[in-house]
Amino acid sequence: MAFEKVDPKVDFATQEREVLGFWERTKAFEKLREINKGKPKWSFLDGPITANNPMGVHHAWGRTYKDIYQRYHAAMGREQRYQNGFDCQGLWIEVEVEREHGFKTKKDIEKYGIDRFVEECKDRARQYAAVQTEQSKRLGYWMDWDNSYYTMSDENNYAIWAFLKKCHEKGLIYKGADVMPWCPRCATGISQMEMNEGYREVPHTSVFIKFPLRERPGENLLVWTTTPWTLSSNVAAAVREDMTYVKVKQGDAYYYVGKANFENLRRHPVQDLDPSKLPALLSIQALFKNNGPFEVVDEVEGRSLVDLTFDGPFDMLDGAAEAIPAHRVIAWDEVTESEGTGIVHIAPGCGAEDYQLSKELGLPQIAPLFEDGSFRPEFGFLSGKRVDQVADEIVADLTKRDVLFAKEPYYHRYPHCWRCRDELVYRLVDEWFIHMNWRDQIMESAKQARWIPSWGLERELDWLRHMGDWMVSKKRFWGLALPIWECHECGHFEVIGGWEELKARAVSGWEAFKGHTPHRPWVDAVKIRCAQCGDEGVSRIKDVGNPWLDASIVSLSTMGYFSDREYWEQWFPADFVVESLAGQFRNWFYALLAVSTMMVGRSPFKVLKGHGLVMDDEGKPMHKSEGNAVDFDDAADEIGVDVMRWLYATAAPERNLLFGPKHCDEARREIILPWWNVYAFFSNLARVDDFDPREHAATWQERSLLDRWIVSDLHKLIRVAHESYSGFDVARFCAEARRFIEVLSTWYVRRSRRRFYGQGWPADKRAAYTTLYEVLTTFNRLIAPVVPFMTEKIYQNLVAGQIEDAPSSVHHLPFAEADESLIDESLSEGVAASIRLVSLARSARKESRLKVRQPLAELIVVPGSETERKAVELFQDHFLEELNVKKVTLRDSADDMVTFTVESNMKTIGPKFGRNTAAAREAISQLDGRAVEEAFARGEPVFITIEGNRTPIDPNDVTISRSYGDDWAGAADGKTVVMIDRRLTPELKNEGLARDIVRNVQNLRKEAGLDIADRIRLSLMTESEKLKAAIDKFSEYIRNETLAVEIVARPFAGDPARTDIKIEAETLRIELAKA
RNA sequence: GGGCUCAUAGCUCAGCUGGUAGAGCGCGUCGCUGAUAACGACGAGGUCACAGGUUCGAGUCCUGUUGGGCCCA
Repeated sequence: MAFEKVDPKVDFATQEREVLGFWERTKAFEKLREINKGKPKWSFLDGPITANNPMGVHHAWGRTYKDIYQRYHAAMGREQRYQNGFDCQGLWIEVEVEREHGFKTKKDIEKYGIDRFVEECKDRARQYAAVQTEQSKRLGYWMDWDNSYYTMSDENNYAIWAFLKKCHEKGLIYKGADVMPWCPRCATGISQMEMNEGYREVPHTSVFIKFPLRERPGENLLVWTTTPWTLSSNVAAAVREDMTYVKVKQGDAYYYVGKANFENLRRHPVQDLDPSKLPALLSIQALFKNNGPFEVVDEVEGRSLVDLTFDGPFDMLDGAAEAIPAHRVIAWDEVTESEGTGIVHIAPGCGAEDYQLSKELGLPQIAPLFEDGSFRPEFGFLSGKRVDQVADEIVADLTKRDVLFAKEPYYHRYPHCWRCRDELVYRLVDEWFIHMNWRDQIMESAKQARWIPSWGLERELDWLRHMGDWMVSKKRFWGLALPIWECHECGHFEVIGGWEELKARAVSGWEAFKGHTPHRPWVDAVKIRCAQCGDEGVSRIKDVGNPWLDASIVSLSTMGYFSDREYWEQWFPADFVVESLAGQFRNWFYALLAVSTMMVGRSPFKVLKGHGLVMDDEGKPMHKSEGNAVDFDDAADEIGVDVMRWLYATAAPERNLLFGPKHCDEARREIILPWWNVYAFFSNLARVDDFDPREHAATWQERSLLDRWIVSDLHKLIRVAHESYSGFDVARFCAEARRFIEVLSTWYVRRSRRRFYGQGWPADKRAAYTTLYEVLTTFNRLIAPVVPFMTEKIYQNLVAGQIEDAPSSVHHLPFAEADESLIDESLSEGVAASIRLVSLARSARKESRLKVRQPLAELIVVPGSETERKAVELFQDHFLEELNVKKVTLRDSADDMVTFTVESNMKTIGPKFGRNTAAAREAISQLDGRAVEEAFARGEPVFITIEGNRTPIDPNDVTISRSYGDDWAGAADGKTVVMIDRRLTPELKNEGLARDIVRNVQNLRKEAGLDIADRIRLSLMTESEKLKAAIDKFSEYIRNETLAVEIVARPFAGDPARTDIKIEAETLRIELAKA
């Protein structure tokens, strides 16, 4: 069958869609699985993608790696699971569903119905799982899409139950109280994991408050806070014992303030905002000044204030009653001189550190807020009001009661809910935890795996060493139903390990639950009997699970640990996982390791590879909210996914990657276009010539050196491909592949072009065709895992369309194996040398301003090595053609034409001369190069004298190089010299002119729209004697090159193609017409 | 405040175990010309963030500083 005509200007995105259709029609993926069925297994474990929104381009990075390595191992004949995962449960989905309904609070959801709400969450997860599936297919990601796992599945949820039960059996599950960041809108605690994402710099009303000391009437502590609402729950005030405090008199009152704090210039602690654009902060000293005259009357140590008692700012509120007897000054090392007044207000129910302190010192803990952030009824005028709306009222109240000393807007970094953007507060709550005193075991598991990059392990261990207990509860609706049943009568709790167990334990509610997924609200209907007190109404706690639990279990749940242990053993541990580095050390990597360690005592993966973040053009992180995130579909249509995949594959994995039009275009130009060009060149010629890969095959003996060379380089590349794919370093292969394309295009094809043009099938033409065909089809196979679309297209044309029994897809082929017998290092070096020499000679031409079109008489090469000498001998015609010279001469020396310079080889000079190296180098540079070289040639050493010591140097110590002038243009590189005869004879001159004329005629042919094979009548008209002579002398040459049946010097009748040109200031009119 | 990581040409990045700094893009000049909206050559452009140290010799090793990124507190 004929080769297709290939358009060099192809629309890659459209073509990719065609290929997708082809894969679909031919069930290409299913066939691949069939091919590898029963073969040795290679196990990849997918980290689930959050099924909550369409993919952005940043999702495509990891997915490209996943696909590339799976494709490689498929080509290596490994059976795989190809299971994609979707992360479905959690607050982020709830937030989107809430937004659709316009819900503001949890109460809205309860009113709407938890069941309906949860069903809609499920629907949303399914909906976006479907969207992401389609997008992933568009990316060319070959997965068993009908078999994706969903973390919301019953199987997955019950698997986590089993894990939690096992933890409980070891006594690791506990209910703890803690003060934690809390989002009043979402009415849920925010884990440390989620906190970092929500910091923003905002102003708060900060206040300076007087705490009157009971023992010292008229004297006050001056305290400062940025969260006035927490004053309602004040219990104590902290000072640092070793700090100095000043006692300031103003009017009749005295105030204690840290001395340094008193004097310090203060500024807003902001990073992103420009401090110069914010309202200036006054020093505390200046604040005093504003209030009138003042005087520092004393200095005291902090320890002298400890144990004094004081009146709290809101002692009149019922809710604060418990604190009244407790108000006293305590010592605390965390008090600083750099912030605040040096006296810190302590509210254990409203701050994490305060809470720790209260546990140590036995202070009361006052928790003033409900879940929704409103004040409890016992807080007087604050009751029922939202915490974020009371600052002004509190200030007014404090002012009225003369407790306020000063207030100011204060900008600082403050945590916000990472989803809804509301400000967080700190709130005392009950949560459920897994005790993590078994972290050493997890660390052992982590060490079993290979981490890429290698510092990943240290990073993970660091997290494991320092992490706190794992808070697994969340007071929300959509998520894993924590299988904890807690007895309200006696406080006993139990963890249920699965569906069967729950059924056995149920004393009521089973009918209502039966047939539903183990989610709220259905599972909450089930009551069990308390094993301790016998109460029959024991309910599940209302909390749902931390979403990282959901993804943590997948090395077990998705691979059949609970359902088919034999199958599981074949696939566990995974050979490979790959995810984004950012965040996963404490999220998925951690959770995966922890669960696997608990359940089976080892790491669930053998190799973990991490990659960086995708940034925008300017290096800024992509965020949907910033508007700089790039939609996957748009990018795929715009640039094509092969380009995107190449960009991702070549990037240094552990660094952040910049994504933008410029970088995409670069990726396109560096490989996609050159590769397509070479392919198009071949295919279009093969089509015209009716090339048949079998019929016109050339034997190895018939191949030219150039053919053998490119085949040798190809097999070297195959070697690299195996190393880098199997070592999970595809970027290294891509770099080599790119280099290969470059030499293939700029040397092999360029040098071989004419071999393809002749008529018939002489041996050399067959050799050229056969070789290029082999190279194209093999290389195509090597890069197919990276750019699966264009390689498929090429394969269909070059192989499947030509060879009867060929596999139907390029992705069904086994990976190429390097044939070591075809690798000829010396030949590879030889061609590399000739490329280098030609380049050197070009630079000589360039310096003399002798363009390549102008033929020259002679090229002299003084080879710098045996390789170069052989290269000149073997590839003489390349030198003649590439450089347009009449002959190439090898010489042993051009000494008679050159001057010498001597340079030191520091690698040997250094050890030899030690601290005198610099002097030696200077001395060596002064040597007479020619004399040195002659001495070495005779086998004699050369001496230099440093500080009176005469030291021999030998040939290894120096590099001798040359330079020159006059009739020759030369260039040198190390020992290598090339020289070009710059003298132009009239003959050469005429030939140069003739070539100029030919070139212009060819241009005109093209402009006139003539076919390559069209014959023409040609008219060349000029007044110039020079041009006339050249035309006359080279008329045959001109006729042959331009396919002219005749050359005349008069105008044609009619409407011929015509142009007027200038060659070396002489004018020429060209006319031509089809013969 | 602590850990990890990065800092090399205008831009994006290579530089393995220390031995006189490289590529691609961009820019400039020139060239090639039926692979042609492609391609090649040449050129300009760098105190390798800064400061110390080790060494005959540091982009490379060590310490510190500054500034990015990620994470922890």
